[in-house]
Amino acid sequence: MCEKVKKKEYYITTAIAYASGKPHIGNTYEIVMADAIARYKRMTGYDVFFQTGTDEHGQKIEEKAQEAKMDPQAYVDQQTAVIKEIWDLMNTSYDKFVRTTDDYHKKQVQKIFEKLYKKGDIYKSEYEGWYCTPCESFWTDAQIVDGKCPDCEREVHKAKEESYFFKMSKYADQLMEHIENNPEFIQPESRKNEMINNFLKPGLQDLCVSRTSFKWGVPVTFDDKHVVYVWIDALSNYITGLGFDCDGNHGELYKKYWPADLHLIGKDIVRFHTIYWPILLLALDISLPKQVFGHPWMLFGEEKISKSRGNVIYADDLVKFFGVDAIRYFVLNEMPFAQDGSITWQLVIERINSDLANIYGNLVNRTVSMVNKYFDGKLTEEREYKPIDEDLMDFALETVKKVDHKMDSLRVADALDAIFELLRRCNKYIDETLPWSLAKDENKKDRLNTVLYNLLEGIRIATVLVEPFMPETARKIYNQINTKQVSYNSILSWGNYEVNNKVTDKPVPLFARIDAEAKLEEIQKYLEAKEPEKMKFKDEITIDDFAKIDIRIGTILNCKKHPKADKLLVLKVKCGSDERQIVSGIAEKYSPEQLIGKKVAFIANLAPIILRGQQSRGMILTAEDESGMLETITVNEVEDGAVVK
RNA sequence: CGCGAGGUAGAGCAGUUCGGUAGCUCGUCGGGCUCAUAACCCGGAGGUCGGAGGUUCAAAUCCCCCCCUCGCAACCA
Repeated sequence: MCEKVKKKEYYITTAIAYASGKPHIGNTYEIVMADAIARYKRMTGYDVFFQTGTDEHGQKIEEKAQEAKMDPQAYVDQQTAVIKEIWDLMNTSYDKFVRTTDDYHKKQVQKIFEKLYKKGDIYKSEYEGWYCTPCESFWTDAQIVDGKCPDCEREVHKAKEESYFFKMSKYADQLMEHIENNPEFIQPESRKNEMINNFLKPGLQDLCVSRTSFKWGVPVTFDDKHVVYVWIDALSNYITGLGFDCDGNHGELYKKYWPADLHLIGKDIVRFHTIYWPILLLALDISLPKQVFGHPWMLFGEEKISKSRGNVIYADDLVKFFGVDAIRYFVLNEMPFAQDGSITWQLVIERINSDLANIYGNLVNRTVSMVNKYFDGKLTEEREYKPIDEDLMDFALETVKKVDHKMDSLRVADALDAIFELLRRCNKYIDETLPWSLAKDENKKDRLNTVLYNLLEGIRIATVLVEPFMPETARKIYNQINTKQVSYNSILSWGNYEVNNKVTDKPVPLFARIDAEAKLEEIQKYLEAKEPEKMKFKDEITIDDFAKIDIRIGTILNCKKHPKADKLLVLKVKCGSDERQIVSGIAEKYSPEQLIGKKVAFIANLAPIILRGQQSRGMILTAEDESGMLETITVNEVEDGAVVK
């Protein structure tokens, strides 16, 4: 690093977490990665601002709060506390935690909305479609039959459900140009191609930016039926959190840190951050963030982590068993740049044992032990260098450069790998120099002193590099080897470890080796002991409510795949003298042949609908359990037409 | 023909930009060492680089076709 007059700013954000449940390890990975980058940038001399937060509005939260019989604000207060607790548990060093329910944020969102409305970029329109008054339903051009409602066959008229829309297309060319001129803007590159081919090239639809169907959101100031829908609300946290002011009286932080250097987000929301968000900024005449990185996902083994699959792993459980730094190390190391990573309890143990315990912890332990054993914990100034030492020194200094290069391109896992190569090199150096045999010869005392110094220095350099990834571990090692030389500058050259410092006389192993079998058993017991979630049922209904549903038995006469949708099957169902077509989303579980001739339960009086061009009159009843196993409800003896009650 | 990613040793991955002895980690087998946490270091075995064809003196790498897996989009009345 060259000498700097003024520190360069670096603004990094994570996506804000949706405050509707406890984040699992996959969600937690993002903030840990952001934290590692933020800490690294701080160490290398940047003036860093690191922001995270929660998205607290929307229908789902409104519903969940209702389910819990809580006021939505009280509900999100509680959820946000849970999220914050995990972020803090992971030792993440964010500077600001924004909540979309913050007064300042809400006020700015309203102003932004107003400004765009006045500018003409947001306009009120109605959901284009046909409305059937008796059915209270909207139909598209393709759905209506001969200008009539496909449901009741009565007249329909032009739709009137109002909504505010954002003119996306107006800025599409400008955005496209920006993407092309800034190849680093969307990372990794595969995501960029996806955006261009799937969304920009086919042409952007105007985006619906308000809702009337729920209340828990930022109200539109000039039209109180509407609340601002997620995009404008959530995305603008990146500027409101810094004190952006729509009228131009920006806070100091905003003036200093915007535009963001990096939005770190999951690959599932790349579209919102690389299309909607930049366009929103263009419309507001604000400069665009420099880079958006859509990171891959953490999978459980080979599957997506999800509650319904029952394979959720939470950060706090992992930390309970392995400690914060081990988990930080695991997620950062195991997640490749552009491909999904994988986590299992077994894998975590393997990584900890082979990398943290064997290579790193043991290296520190054996080195400190030797310094104690041969020099009473304190090295001297006498030196005797050999050519073999050069190699270690070069390697260490090269590693510093390599890590910097990798971090610059956000290759966090590769950076960690490089550090561990240095640690391996140190272990090898011990075998090359054989300190214990030097110790047997009084004449080789100086040589031995030099060898151990080199080892401590190698460890010190590696540990300074490790600090952004495992802050606690680094601190412990600084204590063990008793050094104050922990700045980044101190590792740009060899030999800054303080000679006369006494290392600890009781080196405690940094990472204990784990007995995999015993540990897995312990974990298994713990997970089983965790209370299973209480069964939740929907609100009580009366027998009259139930009587409205006409459930019948029907014989499947014929069944084929839906020509234009791979998850759907099109069935011909006979129910007494009635014969009808029903579309069902069970193509992933049943092949058409399996169903023909079966007698299944279905809802006979459900309003008809067109699904991808095929009419469906009714719904086949199925049962699905948590693992995703799905079966139709089938009878054998009863004739079709039979009533189910 | 929707878009995209991937298929390399038992497992997980790098190498493909710009063709030239196929590499890393874990596991496994053998050896070395005794400072250390049964840790560390060295070596061996194990791969027709998804398949067929083409270009070339030479293909994991370039071109064409095909197969398989995953993600996104559409879709679950």
